[in-house]
Amino acid sequence: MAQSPITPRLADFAAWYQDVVLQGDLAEPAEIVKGCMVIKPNGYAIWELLQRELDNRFKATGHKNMYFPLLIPQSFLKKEAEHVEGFSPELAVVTIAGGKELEEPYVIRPTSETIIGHFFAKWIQSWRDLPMLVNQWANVVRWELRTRMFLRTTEFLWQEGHTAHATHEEAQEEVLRILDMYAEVAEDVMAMPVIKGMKTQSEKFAGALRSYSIEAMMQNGLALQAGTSHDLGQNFGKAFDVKFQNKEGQLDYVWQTSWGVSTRLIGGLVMSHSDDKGLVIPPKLAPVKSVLVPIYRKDEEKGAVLEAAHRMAKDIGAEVDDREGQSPGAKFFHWERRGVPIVLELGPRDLASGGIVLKRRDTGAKESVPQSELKACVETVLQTIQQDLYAAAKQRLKDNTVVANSIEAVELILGDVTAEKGGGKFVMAHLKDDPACDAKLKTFKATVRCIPQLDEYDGSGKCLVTGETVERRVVVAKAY
RNA sequence: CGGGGCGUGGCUCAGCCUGGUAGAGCGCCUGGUUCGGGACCAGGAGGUCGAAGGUUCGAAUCCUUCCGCCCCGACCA
Repeated sequence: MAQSPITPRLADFAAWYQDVVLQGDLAEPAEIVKGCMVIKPNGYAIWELLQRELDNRFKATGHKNMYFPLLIPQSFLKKEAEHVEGFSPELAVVTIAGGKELEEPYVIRPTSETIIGHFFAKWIQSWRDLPMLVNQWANVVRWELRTRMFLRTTEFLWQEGHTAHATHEEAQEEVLRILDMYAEVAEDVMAMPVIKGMKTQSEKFAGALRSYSIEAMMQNGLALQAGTSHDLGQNFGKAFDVKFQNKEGQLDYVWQTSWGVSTRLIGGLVMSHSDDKGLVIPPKLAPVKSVLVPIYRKDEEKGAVLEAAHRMAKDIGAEVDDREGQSPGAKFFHWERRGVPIVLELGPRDLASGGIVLKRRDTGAKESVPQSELKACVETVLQTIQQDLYAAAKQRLKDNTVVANSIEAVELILGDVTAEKGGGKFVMAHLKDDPACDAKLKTFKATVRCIPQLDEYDGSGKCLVTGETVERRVVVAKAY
């Protein structure tokens, strides 16, 4: 009996995560390039499915895809004071090109607000040019000190939406529309429940007026910021001189938004559903939804089994694992680690009985179903898996959300939590949106994840740090 | 940047202390027997031991310098 190549979650959650990503064949560290990874077919296929889900929604709401240069003149970053301060430490800069020192270095984009601001200024003159709704699928580079596959890599893939509007109200609507869209994809497609809310002033995007995010809870109780949507106000409009003439004939700066989700979502997906046996992928994002493993002993059986296997697999769109020289057992483990939602087993026994064995990846439950009902069965089970994964994640979020009424209580709950040991919670506490509060939490490495849009608790109360009355409880947690 | 670990066939590692013909398991190739939860037998291919310099008759092993990667913290989607 071979030993599992996957560290159990309870032993070391961070090691488990790495093992699952590697064994699930999602990605591997590039090694030759610091902090970067190679996304492998099984991982990239998930990204493509996510892209499709998101892209369809962007287009349905009037956004158009564009592509902007990877390299940005260094001076652009400096035009917005907060922005340059926020991003400077993590910039990769190109100083030599074509064998010559550049007069002005280029930065490799960490995000594209600045270069897009430049072009918006060129393209926008009138209120008739607004709203301008742009999205870009791209790679970005942020020289992070600490990287983890998918969750934080030096280079990562994402989409960044950039829009310009005539009024602040319109921009705010856009910001929240996108936030809702992100939450819908997270919950309905990824089966990953999220909390929608606003970031505190200390946690907001560098250069934004306000930032909103969706926050998910991983199995170790740590929070993962799964998507952000920023109300940029007129900050970038002013920095890049993006002016338009309104209906009254007056000049005004545009109101901008930006928003993004990244390949980090795949990390969230892994840490939401997978188990000690490996990857578990919700059916809507599974590159392979079902695999049929044929079983036979003798050559006489082989022909009949393979014929039936291919016929049935074709009918339901399953892949047949007819690799020679691998025992069925080895194949079961193979697909289990890769998170395929349904594995079907078909052997002489089934041919005789007219049944076929269907195994669910999430629960491990095995049942024999009549071959004639296979198609309907697979459909139903896939839907059930999708729902059950969401329900389980939702329940876990609920079970691990607690209320605290003093800063000591918050520290007691979160103080010892680490990504490795787990035990994290979402702590609902009354805290003012004040840098002093963020700083206080930082002493034990916790952060305000967001100020929830929806108050599911007891309304207003006194801030645990300043004593001032605040409207509602905020989500405090340790985060990735 | 601080702490820790590691660079030896594709992968995981042993060998280094005490210098003397480069090893194991897994994987891979060939043939055969197997096949309802990680099969077995036989044969085979595959390595300038991270790099440079030094000590030595002789270096994977000792010395010096450098490079890289991973993990843990501070920074962050």
